[in-house]
Amino acid sequence: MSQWQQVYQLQGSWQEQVSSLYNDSFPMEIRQALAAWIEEQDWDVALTQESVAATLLSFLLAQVEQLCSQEQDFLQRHNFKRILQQMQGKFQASPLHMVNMITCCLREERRILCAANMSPQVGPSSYYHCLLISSSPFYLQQEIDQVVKQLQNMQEDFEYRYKMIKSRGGNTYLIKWSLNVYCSVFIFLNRHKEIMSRVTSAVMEIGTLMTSQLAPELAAWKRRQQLACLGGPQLTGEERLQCWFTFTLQSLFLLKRQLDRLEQLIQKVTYGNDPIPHQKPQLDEQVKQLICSLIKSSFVVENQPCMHSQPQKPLVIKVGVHFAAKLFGECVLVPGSHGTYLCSPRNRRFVITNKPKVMDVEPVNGCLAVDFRHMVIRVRRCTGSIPVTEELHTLSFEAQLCLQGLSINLETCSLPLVVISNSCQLPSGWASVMWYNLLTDEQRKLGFFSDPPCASWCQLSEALNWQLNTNTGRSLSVEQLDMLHDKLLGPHALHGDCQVSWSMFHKDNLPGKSFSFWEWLDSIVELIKKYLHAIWIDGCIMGFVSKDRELALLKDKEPGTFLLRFSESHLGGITFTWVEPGQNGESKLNSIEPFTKSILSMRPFADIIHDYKLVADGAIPENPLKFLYPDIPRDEAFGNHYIHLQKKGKTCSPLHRVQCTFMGISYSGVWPAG
Amino acid sequence: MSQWQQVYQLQGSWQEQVSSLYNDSFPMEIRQALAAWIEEQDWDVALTQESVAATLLSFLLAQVEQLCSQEQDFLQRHNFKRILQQMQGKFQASPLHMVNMITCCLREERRILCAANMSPQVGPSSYYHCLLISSSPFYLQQEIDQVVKQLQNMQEDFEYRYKMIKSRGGNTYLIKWSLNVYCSVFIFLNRHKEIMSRVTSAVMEIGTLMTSQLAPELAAWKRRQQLACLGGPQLTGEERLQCWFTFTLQSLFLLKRQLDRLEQLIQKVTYGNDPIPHQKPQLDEQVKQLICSLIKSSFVVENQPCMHSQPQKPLVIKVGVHFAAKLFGECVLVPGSHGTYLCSPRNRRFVITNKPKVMDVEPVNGCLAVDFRHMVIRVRRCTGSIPVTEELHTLSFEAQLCLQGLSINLETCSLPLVVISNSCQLPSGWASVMWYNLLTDEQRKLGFFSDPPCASWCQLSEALNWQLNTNTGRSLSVEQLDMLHDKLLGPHALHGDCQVSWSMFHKDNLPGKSFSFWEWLDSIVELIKKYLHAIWIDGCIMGFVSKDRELALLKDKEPGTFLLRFSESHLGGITFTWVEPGQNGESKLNSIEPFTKSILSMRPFADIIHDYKLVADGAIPENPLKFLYPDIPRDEAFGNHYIHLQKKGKTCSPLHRVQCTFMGISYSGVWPAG
DNA sequence: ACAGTTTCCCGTAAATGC
DNA sequence: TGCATTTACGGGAAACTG
Repeated sequence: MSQWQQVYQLQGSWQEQVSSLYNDSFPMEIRQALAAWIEEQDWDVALTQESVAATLLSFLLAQVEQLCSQEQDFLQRHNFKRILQQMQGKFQASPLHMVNMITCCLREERRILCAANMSPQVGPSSYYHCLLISSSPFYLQQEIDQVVKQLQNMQEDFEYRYKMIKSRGGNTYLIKWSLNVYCSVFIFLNRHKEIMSRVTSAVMEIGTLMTSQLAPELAAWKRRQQLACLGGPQLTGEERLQCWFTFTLQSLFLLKRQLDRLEQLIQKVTYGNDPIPHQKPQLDEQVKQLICSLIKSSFVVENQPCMHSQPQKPLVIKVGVHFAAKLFGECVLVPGSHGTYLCSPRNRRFVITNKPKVMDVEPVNGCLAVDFRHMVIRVRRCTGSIPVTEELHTLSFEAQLCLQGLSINLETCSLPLVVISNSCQLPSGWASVMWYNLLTDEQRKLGFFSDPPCASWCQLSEALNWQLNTNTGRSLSVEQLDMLHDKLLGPHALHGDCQVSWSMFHKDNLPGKSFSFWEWLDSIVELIKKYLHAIWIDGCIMGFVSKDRELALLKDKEPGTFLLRFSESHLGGITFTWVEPGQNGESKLNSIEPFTKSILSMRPFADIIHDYKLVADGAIPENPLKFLYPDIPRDEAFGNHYIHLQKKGKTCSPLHRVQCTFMGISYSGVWPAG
Repeated sequence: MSQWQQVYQLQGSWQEQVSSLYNDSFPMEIRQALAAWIEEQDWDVALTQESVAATLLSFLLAQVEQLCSQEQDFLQRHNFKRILQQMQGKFQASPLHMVNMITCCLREERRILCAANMSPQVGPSSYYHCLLISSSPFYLQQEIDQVVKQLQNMQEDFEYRYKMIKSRGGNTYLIKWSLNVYCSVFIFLNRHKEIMSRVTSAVMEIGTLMTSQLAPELAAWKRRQQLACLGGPQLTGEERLQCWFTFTLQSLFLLKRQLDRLEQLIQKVTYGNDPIPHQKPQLDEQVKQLICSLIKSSFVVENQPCMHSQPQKPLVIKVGVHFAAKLFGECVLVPGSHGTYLCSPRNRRFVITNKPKVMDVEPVNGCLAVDFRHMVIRVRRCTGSIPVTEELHTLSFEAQLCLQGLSINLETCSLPLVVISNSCQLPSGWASVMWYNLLTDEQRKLGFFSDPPCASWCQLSEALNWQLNTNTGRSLSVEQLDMLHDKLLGPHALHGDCQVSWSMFHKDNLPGKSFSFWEWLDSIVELIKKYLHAIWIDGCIMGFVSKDRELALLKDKEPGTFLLRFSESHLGGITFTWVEPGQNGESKLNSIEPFTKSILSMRPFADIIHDYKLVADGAIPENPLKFLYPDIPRDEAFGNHYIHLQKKGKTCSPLHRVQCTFMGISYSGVWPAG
């Protein structure tokens, strides 16, 4: 099933997410009509080679043209024609722009598909299961059982014959019989060699499996965890990991027990070059090592440290504020081996107010786990030369486990975290955490910010969209992402896959501003979250539009058409721009001083829009906002969000109580004297 | 000099304070013209006997009438006539009302005079000084010096004669001579009796002085401290107290030394009934007791525990917030006796994070003192059955002093304090502290609120005025206090000196409201402090006016006349009421929904008044607020307080940036549809 | 003097206890 | 269950500190 077919079958909010990807610039009609062709092309190559991009563009346009000519339905044909003209106008000069847009759309589709299809996975991965079963200890078990049984039979046999010889005295029959016995003993003892080689290879195979299958799977899970921390795809695969770990551990313990039985075996019968006593100590040691390393690596930080009040921003911890973290052992330990194990969080540079905690068995999956709630960092001053929000720390957790006579020291670390002292540092801290986890899969590189790598715009824009998605519940359209692209990289940057440096992202201020790109974006995310949620979700806020584009969009629109745009000059501000009829028939654009939280916290923005009045000298005030771009009547767009105030003042005795509303008012003429 | 003459000579802000006392109800002209008569009457008696009040009123009116007839100047005569009419109209029915008003004015004048005249007192009080000097140890010293010298002479004399006798052998001359010596010895020894009686009486006298003079002086100072805590007259008299204590201590130490010299005396010569060895131990003990008790009582809490952030509200301590207290020894200790003395704050029910602190000598006055800054209470839970804000605690301070061989355990206590856990409890806590310190001079009556006494309205209104004064910088006029009186006691209460119970003040809610009287008043004080300070100081806010009175005041005023009134229905609200021209020439009163801090924090109230607009359907909005009562043009009253916004929008490229003001708007007709 | 950083603490909201 | 009280912590401002 092609990607588009899958996308097409999505339901509800997934469908909405997809539809928000497509608009005039890259209409869904094209995606639909040319689905197969689009999915076949190698857009990534085109991103880096403009000539390829140009070729693809001309192919695309040619196909659209063909669609035009073949289309029977008049309306459809008309649409295709318009689309063709628009695309020619827009992309002819910059094919890369188109490539970039298509790439983004495809990627977003995949992301949405992925999120939508994420059904809870149950049961062990049959693949790994098969690997383990086929290779080693499960078959070995039968084999060893057989050997032991044979040995028991022979021993009984031998004892019987020995008695017989003793009672009857020697004869040729007896000699032949004895020879027979020796013979089968020889054959049997020969099997020692065979079994040892089987055990040896089983140990080796499990070792290999751990290195080649388990370790990468764990690493991949950890990487997915990093991205999930950033609001990326929800973390999956714990169950699989847990099964693999558990099976592996069970296999290793099986081997260990089989080695012990072989030990019993050679207590009874052995011979000069018997490989069992010779090779067994080494195998014992190997198995022990494998068990230790397996259990050690199975202990992971399941929930990274995170303040209760900032579930979307893990790994930024404010001094004196409660945070939680959860440790988890990814394998079910052998029953009966549970003692009381204490786990303690540690960090050399901070005092953490939390006592060691007992690890408990999770009833659901039988794994050991510790849930540290209510940890608090109390600062111990130690100023480094780097900014606090780039100073990375790890919280390590230590425990000691005793298992089947093995004493294992567990130690595991959280991902690097940032410690802040005031909530105003939270955006900076979170910027660091994002940058780190987006750009490295190392789990503990505390010097990361001594030379932070660049992000590609593709990576970064994806991460920014995650931020928008998790925090506001709606992701950005291609146009909106484009605006961010231009803001970060300048309007003239190639629309290929540019590199964004840490400085550009958060360390340097935007040109002419006193805040960085991320500070600006974060302030908007917070504004949406707190004051604009409903109308943002509804798509009433275009928001991320450059002034130039705004001008282009509104230029030829009816007077009274308006759109909402986030302020680029103030942190956390939103403004509206409307078309105002000007002199001699020419209309002009007005925009208003941005509204910030101090005003939005008093009245819902929809009401402010509804009540806004423009006053011309001596005229009756009028609301200039009539149609939300492109042409939705204001009250149709915002009607659902008005909070209607009590309409009547109450009259009490001779005193009439009058309602008072605070409305945004502008004077179109000179500011009035009184 | 009569009180009015003194008042008349006050300068600057003192004068303003006085002038705020007088207005139409009790015009200053009357106070001036009848100053002597007013000050001669016993208004306190009149307060309790309505008949006396009525007599005084008729006297007063008669005198005003006389003034009228005698006055030559036309304008003055006119004024007196108007005043007479007004007073007749107002007081004829309730003479007590007038008495109450005059009492208040006189009291307030005295308070202001007192505050204004408070020049720093220097040097010891000569009165106490004289008492001490005349009575005892200073004269005694000379006397004892004399005795010792006499003794030395005699001893020399005796030794000389003894030698002579030895060398020459006995004769009559010698016998006569010896007799002579015995004689003078007898005379001298007789002086032992005399000196001991002098010393005894000196000790007694100092003891009496301490009881009759020092102790009451200290108690009075402590009482003044209590009232100063409430914002009452600034605390004075430390210097005097300090001198008295120091002189007394020095006298006691002098006595002690003199007793020691007498000890030396009797080492050399004594006789059978010598009173010195007989009475001295007892005197020693008495002096020691007096010294101890003096030093103990000299240690006082100079600055009562107070949070740094609430300097106007001592004795309310929030858990986890820093507070300070200062201890002070009111006497200069004998030089050379200073060791290192540690002082520790203690409370059984709370943990106070503060280590013992060394007491230092204040360089200014030479007294021992400890300044505890940065104490913090960390709660130790112990819920009592009474409300937390009525639970009184004391902070005690302990130290051990070693002085001239005496070891003295010092312990002193703060006034009762209230411990709160959230700043929303501060008004309640402060209400308790006010009530306590206003109504008892006991320093440590932790069960006070098990049966809290009533306050007289006189006391209470004075304390309320202190609150207004210290917190807002302006005290209340008689009318404003009257409104509070009516609010607290009901409009029909006698205007004599009513009793106000704790319940009425803060424990019970106001009728039909969800808050108590004090909560309401405190919310207004805070509102003034934060948002209305300037216009309050300027007297633009009438504020405390009942709706009835408001109606009466505005009834016959021009349309557009308005006044500002604090909301009685909301906590911390202010509203305006204006005269609106109604149908058929009859004007009606409109008032607006109260403004609270959420709006006042956005724009200064003066600007809100300036911008307020009333919109009638299809008409140009107009500001109905034209004259501040009685007839001050709006911009004249508030002009100084407008914050003029930037007047011009800046034009950038084709986008015109428009300023937006949030104005209070009311619709006089039906609420508009869109 | 100054900026980055921390401390302080009000005031709201939620949790807790009785 | 409901009220009294405490806890939590964001956010503004002041204090600190190299």
